[in-house]
Amino acid sequence: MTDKPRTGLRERQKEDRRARIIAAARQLFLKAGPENITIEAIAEIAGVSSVTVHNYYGTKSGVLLALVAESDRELLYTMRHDLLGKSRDPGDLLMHFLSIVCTHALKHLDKVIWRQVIAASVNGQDPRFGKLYHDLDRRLVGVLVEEIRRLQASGLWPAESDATQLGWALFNIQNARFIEFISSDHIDQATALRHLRNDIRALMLEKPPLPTGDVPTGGVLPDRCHP
Amino acid sequence: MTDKPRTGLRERQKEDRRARIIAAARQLFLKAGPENITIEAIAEIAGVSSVTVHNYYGTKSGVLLALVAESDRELLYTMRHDLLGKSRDPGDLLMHFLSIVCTHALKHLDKVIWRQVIAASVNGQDPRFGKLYHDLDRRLVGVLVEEIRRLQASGLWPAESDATQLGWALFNIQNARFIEFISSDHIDQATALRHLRNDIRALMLEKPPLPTGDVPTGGVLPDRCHP
DNA sequence: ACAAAAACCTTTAGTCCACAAAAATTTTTA
DNA sequence: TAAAAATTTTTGTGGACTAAAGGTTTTTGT
Repeated sequence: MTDKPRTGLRERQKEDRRARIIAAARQLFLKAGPENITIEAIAEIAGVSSVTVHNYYGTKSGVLLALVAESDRELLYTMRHDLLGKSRDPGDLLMHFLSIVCTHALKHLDKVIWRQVIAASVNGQDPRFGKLYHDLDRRLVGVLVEEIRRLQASGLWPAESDATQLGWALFNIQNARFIEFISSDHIDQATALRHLRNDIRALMLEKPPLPTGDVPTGGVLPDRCHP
Repeated sequence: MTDKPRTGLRERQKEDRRARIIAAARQLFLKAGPENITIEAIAEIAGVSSVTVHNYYGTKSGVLLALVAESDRELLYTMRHDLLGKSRDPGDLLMHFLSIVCTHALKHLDKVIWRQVIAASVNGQDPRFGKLYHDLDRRLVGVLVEEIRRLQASGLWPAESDATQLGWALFNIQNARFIEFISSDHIDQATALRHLRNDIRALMLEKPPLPTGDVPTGGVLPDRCHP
């Protein structure tokens, strides 16, 4: 009894089908209107049966998630590249972060589709979804944390803060505004960023609270703007 | 031609059906397992056709949303009552807030159902959902803002902060942890609260930064705990 | 190399949600 | 009380999803 062949014909066929299904899905989700986006249509283009699509990806949202997962690499690369050392404080950092996320999101899919993605990520019928999404979150937070550490190393932010904790907190704040951005057709990127800036000002994340012996200048007046 | 009767037989019948549908839905969502929860089943108990359920509430999630909306009053009442003047700072306030929200949520529906609710609120096939949910949010934030003003009036928090902005920012931070709580079966209320406390510490919302002439004591060490 | 075994895709059939249009019923109105 | 209006039910269609049966191809053991 030999080992299971990791690269047998069967494995390659599966990988092929996976790829074909994703390619077909991308073609439909991007080009075609929402009318033609049926499991059936995807299956036909991919040259498999609709049941196979289900077996591979669970649900229609599952196919979508896989599509999103593919663009993760790109987002992560962009994030690492564009976020590097450009910020003076966590507030600044977060503004850049949200800006990149929004731009990236709309570059690949439109809001209507993103709503389904987010809904699927919380609804989690298939546990794979939640996990996939959470993994991306973790890596994104990792980038934030690195930058926070950089700020701390430069003396721009108090070293007592736990960078990891702050990274998650900041990420959540930003994510709330991203979801708001996605949830409504009326909210454009500039508005989302304005809302985030208000959050930052209200939480006093803009001017670094100096580690000791000094007092942050109060009275940063937030814009009059909120839902 | 007389005025449209605001209380004609027709109106009363509609109200009756609405009530019967909601009652039937509650019965099924609470008692029965998820298997029996079909539009058909709800319609049968309510004594109407399944199409009527659709006409009244749009989708299955719509019925669910209506159910949630009903418990809003209670949550708001509890919130106003239990939050009143018990907090020493915004961090404290937010911990109480999340605690009340989590308790209230599980008292009425289980996590699986809540996931659908949240998914529907962002997915927004029916625009009513988003609006309903957002209205509740606004009123909840209102409660937060009142309490923040109270803190400011008592000199426990700098008066320069814009209470409304801070209210929304705090609400979003808390909401992220609530969604985390709902999204996973493994996270209990205590864990969610612990995560929120870490957020609060990282953001330095615990000790009020004194308005002027004093320095916040640094070095509040956050727990070692995060996803 | 070959036959048995295992893997796995497709077909088939069925449930349910969602939606639309026609048909039937009941309240309103004149 | 009969016509008109409103609203429900009936009927029918499409698509997501699931389960089971059937068939084909790769693997495996000799």
